[in-house]
Formats: sequence, C-alpha cells, structure tokens
Amino acid sequence: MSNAPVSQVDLLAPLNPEQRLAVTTVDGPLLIVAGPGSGKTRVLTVRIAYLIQEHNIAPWNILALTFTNKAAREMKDRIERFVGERARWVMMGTFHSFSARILRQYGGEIGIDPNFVIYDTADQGGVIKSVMEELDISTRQFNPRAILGAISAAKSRNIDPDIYSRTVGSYWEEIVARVYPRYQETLRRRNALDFDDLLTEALRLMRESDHARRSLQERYQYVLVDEYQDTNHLQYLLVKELSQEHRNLCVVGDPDQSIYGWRAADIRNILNFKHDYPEAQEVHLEENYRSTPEILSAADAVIRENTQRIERALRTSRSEGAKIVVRECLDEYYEARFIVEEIARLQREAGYDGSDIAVLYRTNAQSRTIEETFIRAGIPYQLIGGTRFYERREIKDVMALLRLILNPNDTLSFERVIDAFPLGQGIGAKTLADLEAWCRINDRGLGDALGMLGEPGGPQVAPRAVNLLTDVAATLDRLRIDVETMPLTRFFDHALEESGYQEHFTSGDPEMMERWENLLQLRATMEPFDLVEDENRLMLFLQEIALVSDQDQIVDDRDRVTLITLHAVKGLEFKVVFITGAEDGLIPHARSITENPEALEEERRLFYVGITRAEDHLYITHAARRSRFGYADMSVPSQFLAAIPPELITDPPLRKPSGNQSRRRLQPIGADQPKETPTYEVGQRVFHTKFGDGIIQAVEDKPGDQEVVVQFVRHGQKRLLASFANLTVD
DNA sequence: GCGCCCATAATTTTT
DNA sequence: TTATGGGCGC
Repeated sequence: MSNAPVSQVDLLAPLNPEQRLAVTTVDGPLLIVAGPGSGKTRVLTVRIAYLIQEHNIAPWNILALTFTNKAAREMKDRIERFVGERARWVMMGTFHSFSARILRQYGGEIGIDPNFVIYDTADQGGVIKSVMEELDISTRQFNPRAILGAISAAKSRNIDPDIYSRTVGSYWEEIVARVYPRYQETLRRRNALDFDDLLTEALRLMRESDHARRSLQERYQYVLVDEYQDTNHLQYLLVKELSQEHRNLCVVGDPDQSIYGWRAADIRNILNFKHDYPEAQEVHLEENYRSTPEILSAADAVIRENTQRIERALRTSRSEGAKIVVRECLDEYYEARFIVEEIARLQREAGYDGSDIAVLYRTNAQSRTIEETFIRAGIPYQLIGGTRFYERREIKDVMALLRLILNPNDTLSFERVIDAFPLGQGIGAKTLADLEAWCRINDRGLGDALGMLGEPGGPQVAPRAVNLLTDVAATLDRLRIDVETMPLTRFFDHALEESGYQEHFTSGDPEMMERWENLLQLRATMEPFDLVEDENRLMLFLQEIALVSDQDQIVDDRDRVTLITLHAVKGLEFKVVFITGAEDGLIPHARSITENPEALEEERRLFYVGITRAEDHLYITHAARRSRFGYADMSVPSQFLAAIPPELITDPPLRKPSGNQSRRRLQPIGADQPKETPTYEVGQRVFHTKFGDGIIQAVEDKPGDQEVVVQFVRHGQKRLLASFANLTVD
C-alpha cells in the first residue's frame, strides 16, 4: 500500500453528519453514544486515520482500547487502508493486553517480575482451593467459585484485602476476608497475575511509579475507548490516569448495550461521563445501517421497557424487510430441528451462506442440542466459547509445562506437570504439599524450594522424593536453556519428548489420537512465533493464549453457521439471527428474575443486543418444554416477547378453516409428540404463503420429514422441506 | 502413591 | 446427564 495522502474530503466523504462530527471533534473529552449498527467502528477507524492524516499526530501517540483483540486487529487493518503502514504504530488492544504490556515494560518499578504468568479462571480456582485447604475451610461448605467471585468483585472495585477485611459485615464475608489475602500472597509467590490483577497492578503502576506515569501520560496524546458502557471501576480509573496529561479522551458506547454488570462493569462510567469531564462534548450516532425497520422497531419496543435509560430515537436507513418470526416449539429438539430446516430453506431459497447466519443462546449448555442436530443434518458450524479449546486436558498439560519453563515459581503448573507427565512419576500429593508449605513458611518461590532440596533449611521431603524432584528440576533447567536457542515449534516437539509426554500418544487409541490432533493444533498456533526474534517469544505466545477472547477465535468460513452466546455476540452482526430459548428462566435468566430489578433490566439489554445483531431476518424461538439435568420442565415464553408489537411478527402458519389440520400447529402441552408428518402425494394441489398455488411433482421421504418438489403457478419449481414449506393442501 | 468406584452437584453470562 | 472429587483398597 502506498503512503499517498488521502485528502480530508476522502476520509469524511462516506460519513453522515453525526459521524463526521464524531470524527472531527478532536480536542478535549468526547462522548460518542453510538446506537447499534450506527457505524461506530467506522467512526473510530476514520477518527484515528484523521488524527494521523490531518492533524499530524504520530501513530504511537494514539492509544485505542477495544473489547476484543479481534476488534483491535480489524480496526488496525482498516486504518491501514487509509494511512498505510503507519497504522501499525497505533497502540491498540484490550484493557487486559495493554495492561500486561505496560506491566512487562515497567512492572519492575513496582516490584513485578516481567516474566509473570497470567492465571485464568481455572488456575484461579486451583489457587483458591489450595488456600482453603490450608486454612481448613471446607470446599463443600463454601463454594470456591463463589469465593473467587467475591474476590474478583472486590478487586474490580479496587478493594484490596486490607480494605476488604475492614468492611466485613457477614459470616460469609468473613470467610472471603480470610481467603483473599492468602490468595494474593500465593499469586505473588508464584509470580502470577490473574485477570483482575492485570488491571489493579496497571493502575498501581500509574499511581506509584512516577517514571511510568510520566512516560505513558506523555506518550498517549489521544486515548480512545470502545464499549465504554462495559468498563468497570478499575478501567475507569486507569483511563483517567492515562489521559490525564493531554485530556483527549474519546469514549464510545451505548448504555442500552451494557451487559456485563455481573462482572462489575459500571454503567455509571458512561452515564456520568459528562459529570466527570465537565468540558466534554457529546455526539450521538442514531442512524442504523444494519437492520430492517421491523427488526429495529422490535428492538426499540423491547428496550423502551427499561426505566433506567436515556430516551433516544433510532432511525433506520433500510427499507422494509421480512417480519420477525416468533416460533414456539415443543421442546429443544424441535427447536433445533426448526432452526436446521429453516437454515436449509434460507440457503436454498435466498442463497445465504452459513457465515451469514448465527444461532444465539443464553447459556452455553443450550448449544449441545443444537450441535447434535446440526451434525446429524450435516450443517457446518463453529461453536464459540463453551468448553474451550484451551480447557482441554492435554492442552492444559502442555501449557502448564510451557508456563513452568517460563516461570519457575508457577507452583500450579508444576503440580499439573507432576501429575500428568511421566516426568513426575512417583511424586505425590504429600510431597507437593511439603514443597508448598516450605514456600509459604519461608515466603519464597518454588524455584528456590527446588534449588535448596536436601540442603539445610531446604524443604522437608522424603529422601526418595528428593532424588525424583532433583531429576525433574534438572530436566526443567535443561529445557529453559533449550527454549532460548530453538524456534518455538521445534522446542514444542523437544519438550514433549524430554518430558515423556509424547509416550501417551504411541498407542493408537482413538481417544489419544484425538488429543494428539488437538496438540498439533496448539503447535500450529505457535508457528507465527517461530518468526519472532525476540528472546521473549515463549512469553509472548503464552500471553496471547491467556488473553484470547471468545470472539478472537471466530474464523472466516463461508460455510459455517456461528453458534454463540448472547454475551459473546456483542459487536457482531449477521444477516440472519436466531435467538433461541426465549423463555422465562433463560432470558431473562432465573437468577436475575429473583434478584433486583436492575438485573432484569440487564437481561432485557442482553435480549436487545441479540435482536440488534440481525440485518435481514430475525427468528425468536422458545420451547414449551425443556430438559434440565435430564428432567423435562415446562416453560413459558419470555416476558420480553410481549413488548414486540404483533404487527412486526409473522402471522401464524396459514390454516384452512376446515378439514386438513395443519401439522404446524403446536401440540397442546403434555400431548403426545406428533409422530406422523402429514403425507403429501404427487399430484396434490397445494398453497404456499409466499409462492401461492402449486402442484406437487415429486415426494421424497426423509427421516421424520418429506421433501417435496412443487411446481408453482407463478414461481416455477421449488424443492421444499414439508415441515417448513408451510404448505396447505387444497 | 495410584487407580477405581460411587456420590453428588451442577448451568448464567467472560477477560 | 455429565463432571468432579472424595474415599478406599492395593
């Protein structure tokens, strides 16, 4: 790409007046309230290009914080199209990856070893459990996950263990107050930071290191924050610190799309922006380029029910489209089949690709039935989130080894390696507990413990264990030297060999072969790092893995339908969207119905986010009966559905007043499942709501269904699935 | 120290 | 219905 300057006119030409204002209001704090589909990403990218191009701001003086790394990457690509390679120097990333970056760079100034590892939720759970054990708190009586949640909530509000212990008001909080400080100490000894720590420590860095604060504040002349409605208090404080010097802070968000209150996102950050920055200007983007009027009106009708919001009027630039299909299904299997059949029809009749379609659900558990049905029907899909790739056992094992090589104090990874690798044969829980006890008493890391084995003052373990551990330590030390000299993928092979892990995969057992395939996939993600000359390539690799978001894992594949939660789908758009499980108890989730009204409003916003992802077609399905833990439970349609004006919803399937019962009619709850599909025969005269009158040319039996070929009077020949075609026999 | 078996809890949502 | 974890025997 050439660096030929693009004129201001070119940059701004495709923008509407509101968008233009959002781009050209350059100095001072700016709040952009961007409705769904209002071209927010375009505004952000043009704004950055504009700063570089028209205001001669150096790219490295611009910081843009996004919600996912994928969003950052895409924005960078788009900026590059405007300003060329210079775009690479814009600092872009998520709050977490940016924080990790500045901590690696300046962390030493506040006592953080730059080789820290990042602990994910599962790692955190492990630490909590071991701390609870140490404190003799029963993990059966107190749910470790709940304790972790309480600690995380405290951290997100910048409440440290000291402050927390002073505000304890219940027995439960007392338990948390005992675990919290020990948890933090354990992480520190292990040179590990959890997700929240990345933010708390980055903030501490800004506050406690004059050098870091000055460097960063001076550097970032322009700070942009996307999805501002979902930032938490820490992120708010961090942004405030970063933008202090130049005060060119531009935040973009939509209060109606705030859906992360449960993880301490504070909607007040955006609502109070003008209060916090009195000189701030405000621009609203209200023209929607994404959805049909039907979809936008439905979304608007739903969100209007919320009381805690700022009224606004969204406009659509699109012309009328299809009505919204709201469909009751007998149970989740019928729901999945309905989706499968409708997708087949859309692809056949409207030419949509799989990648134009998304199926949304409230809980990951719902994806299973849908997946199974898709597999049987041969519909390619990609599942986002759920049981994640990096949570598979073999992946976690190998990652533990890699992390241990980077950070000798990572006890958690060490324990996993000892348990899972032939290398650790003969070393048991007792020995590991002894090591940990020594670390705790002496306030030293695992690396020291292994180094002082057998020495006076060293860890007290059985003599046999000393020998075994010495061998392990020696192997790890050798690997730490090897990693310096080998490309990462070669090191991967080498480490698996040396640690004996490779042995698991020589049997030819199909399950093990599948696990091996997964490992090869992990190896493949390392390949780009082979080109990295930086001696920190292992660290960079591990960090990238630790901070991938669900959305980051989406691949571009024309054929594949996306299966994704309502939360993870934020910021994305699809031509066709199915919102499934629109039942009370799921959306809104049972947990939020009983809680405070604010939780219910957040659920409604979540539903709103789902609706507004759709461009052309929106389907909302709900089941009359759904199984939970193997029991079938009756469900009622989501209370949110009532808000959608009936005229936006398709008429119920056409039925003749007499005679042939339409098989599409919902069976009364509790009735037997309809076993037979109505049978169509060649030569029958039929009526289709869209194609009109026709005559059946051919019938092909399918499992549980029929495929019919119909010659329509006005629309020619169509091949239709009987269960979907909405055919009425004359 | 290791492996098997049975009881029991679990499903909100994620960086 | 599935995943985990504790208990127990070797």
